Amino acid sequence: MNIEEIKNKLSQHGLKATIQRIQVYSAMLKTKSHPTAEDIYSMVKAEIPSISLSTIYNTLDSLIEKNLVSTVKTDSDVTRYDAFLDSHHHIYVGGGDEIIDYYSQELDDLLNDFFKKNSIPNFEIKEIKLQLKGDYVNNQKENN
Amino acid sequence: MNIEEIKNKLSQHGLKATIQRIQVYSAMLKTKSHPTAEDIYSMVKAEIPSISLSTIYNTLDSLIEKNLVSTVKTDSDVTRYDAFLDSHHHIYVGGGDEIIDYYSQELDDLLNDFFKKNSIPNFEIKEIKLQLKGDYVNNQKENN
DNA sequence: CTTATTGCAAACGGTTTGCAGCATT
DNA sequence: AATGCTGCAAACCGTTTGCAATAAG
Repeated sequence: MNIEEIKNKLSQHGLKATIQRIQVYSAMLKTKSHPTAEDIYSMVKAEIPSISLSTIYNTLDSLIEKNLVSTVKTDSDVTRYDAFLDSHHHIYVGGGDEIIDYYSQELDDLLNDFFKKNSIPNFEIKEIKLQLKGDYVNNQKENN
Repeated sequence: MNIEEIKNKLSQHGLKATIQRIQVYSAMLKTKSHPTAEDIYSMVKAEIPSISLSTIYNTLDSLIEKNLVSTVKTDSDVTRYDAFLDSHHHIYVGGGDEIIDYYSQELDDLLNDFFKKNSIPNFEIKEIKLQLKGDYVNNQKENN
């Protein structure tokens, strides 16, 4: 998504297209992983050196309110953010903070099916999300 | 679980059976919901008025380390604790902090089956947990 | 008697807030 | 020109820590 498209997206959602918001959202879209506010801060600082951390938080809050971004809670106490809002699940690697997205239409179908057959009384399900916890095996990705 | 059993359980896990730990663990077992540290604090304070919040935190940390308790992350910034460690899923009600346990052997089988057939390369799954988000319908539970 | 645990008060760290100045529409 | 946004610094609040006094094994 280029700058012009980001501008439009922000306007469409009733947000003024300030440089700060454009850069924050742009940074969110650039990172495949799940950045913290600080991560975004350092990324955006390269473009707007004078930006402050609280603007990052304010901006992320606005984006969340407009459903352009969501939060992911980790086991540590930092909030991580996610700009990819299509249905996906999360793989939590090790005890740490690494989170990987997991997409599977087959799994989604399976789950939707299950809860269609086993609906919960007086409860309307809005989102079904899986958390997988585990570890790499075979020395894969162990030397970061 | 009575006091004597709790004492034994603590000892078995290499923890000195102090009154504080006994009361904290007892309080954890009493609450079906997912209490915060503050919740446990007020519960235990009824038994041990002099107990301090930091002891609650320290004690919960010990219990977590010995796998007698686990944490549940919510969308707000408070940590909630859970002393029921058998495989269950969580239903997040509304935007708030209410969390309900969901047990289903059939669902667990379905998921284990799925990931047996669709294993993730170089990754060993240790826990599969579902998060359902949604809301009550039919005026059920709306006046708390 | 030894070692671990408690409780206090102070520190910590991520996040939020109030507000004056400024940029966007 | 009017409104909403930014950036600063200070506040906030859940959680952690250092340490002297105390209790458990």
